[in-house]
Amino acid sequence: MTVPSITEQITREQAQALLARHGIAPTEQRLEIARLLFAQHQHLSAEQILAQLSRNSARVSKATVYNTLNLFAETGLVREVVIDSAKRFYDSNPDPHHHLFHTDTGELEDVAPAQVQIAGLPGLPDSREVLGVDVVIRVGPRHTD
Amino acid sequence: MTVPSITEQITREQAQALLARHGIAPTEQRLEIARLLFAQHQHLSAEQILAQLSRNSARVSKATVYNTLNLFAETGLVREVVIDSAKRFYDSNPDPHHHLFHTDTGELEDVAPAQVQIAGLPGLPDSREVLGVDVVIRVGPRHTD
DNA sequence: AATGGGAACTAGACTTTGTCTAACCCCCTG
DNA sequence: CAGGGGGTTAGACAAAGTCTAGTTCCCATT
Repeated sequence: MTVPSITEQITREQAQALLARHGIAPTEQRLEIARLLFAQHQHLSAEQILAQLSRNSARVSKATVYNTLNLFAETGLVREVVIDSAKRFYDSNPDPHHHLFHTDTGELEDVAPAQVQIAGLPGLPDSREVLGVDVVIRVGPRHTD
Repeated sequence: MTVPSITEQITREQAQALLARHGIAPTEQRLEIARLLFAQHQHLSAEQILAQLSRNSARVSKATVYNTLNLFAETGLVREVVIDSAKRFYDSNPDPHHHLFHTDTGELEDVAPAQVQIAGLPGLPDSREVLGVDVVIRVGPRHTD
């Protein structure tokens, strides 16, 4: 179920283009983190990224991983997903979509937005805007009440 | 905007009835926590509850607050709301509803479910069921791009 | 070539939220 | 009155994330 460690990589140039599109200066560490995250559409935690990078013997500190993920999230390069109040995940799927969370396994699945529709939003003052709508569908093993 | 400290209380008997309905043994501490939470529809964190209780000079330990909130959430007496991955909130509004989160102030508002509609859910194997659908609408001050 | 400044990185200390553990208390039952 | 179990407690602990002070690197200016 877990992804084999032979993840298809994106090139440095592709990573650089992604950062450039979001106005992010392309440093060594940011490129490494971007290449890892965007190797495929996935949901990774800071911890996982840190572990994977040191496994790849890339030199990156914890602080930089956190700083970089926050930077990526602020600029909209990745999406921060809050599911489990103990950990943040970063989603490299740029398309609008929702999430299906398996409470027993901790797995997180993307759900096409067409399957879930938000019919209307409450009125807001002009001074405020909707930053995002997060839909999380929690599923688990069926209860045999 | 913050609620005055003169919160209307519910009686011990009402609290006791709530616990009984969910099969929870009515101890002193659980009753106090329930009376606080159900004084009105609101979203409180463990920290806030602990602070308010000690302000009321009720004797409750941190461990008991956490244990009790987990117990309440497991039995469905309150709803755990995950918004801010740094803190859990417990929602005493028993009716199905969604949430509006103000990213700047940290305020959390209820949204009537009629305003948001879930059109369809992805197919699931018979062995699994949907435990809940959480919709969080994040709003903040309008960007002047 | 030397100087100065700014952005980014690092290690490690620190903070915060929540969990765990061991002892204790209280009530009920036999 | 002994034993047992559920509940509570204080405080130690764990995990995730933030902060700080110092360093490095690059680049522009002299």
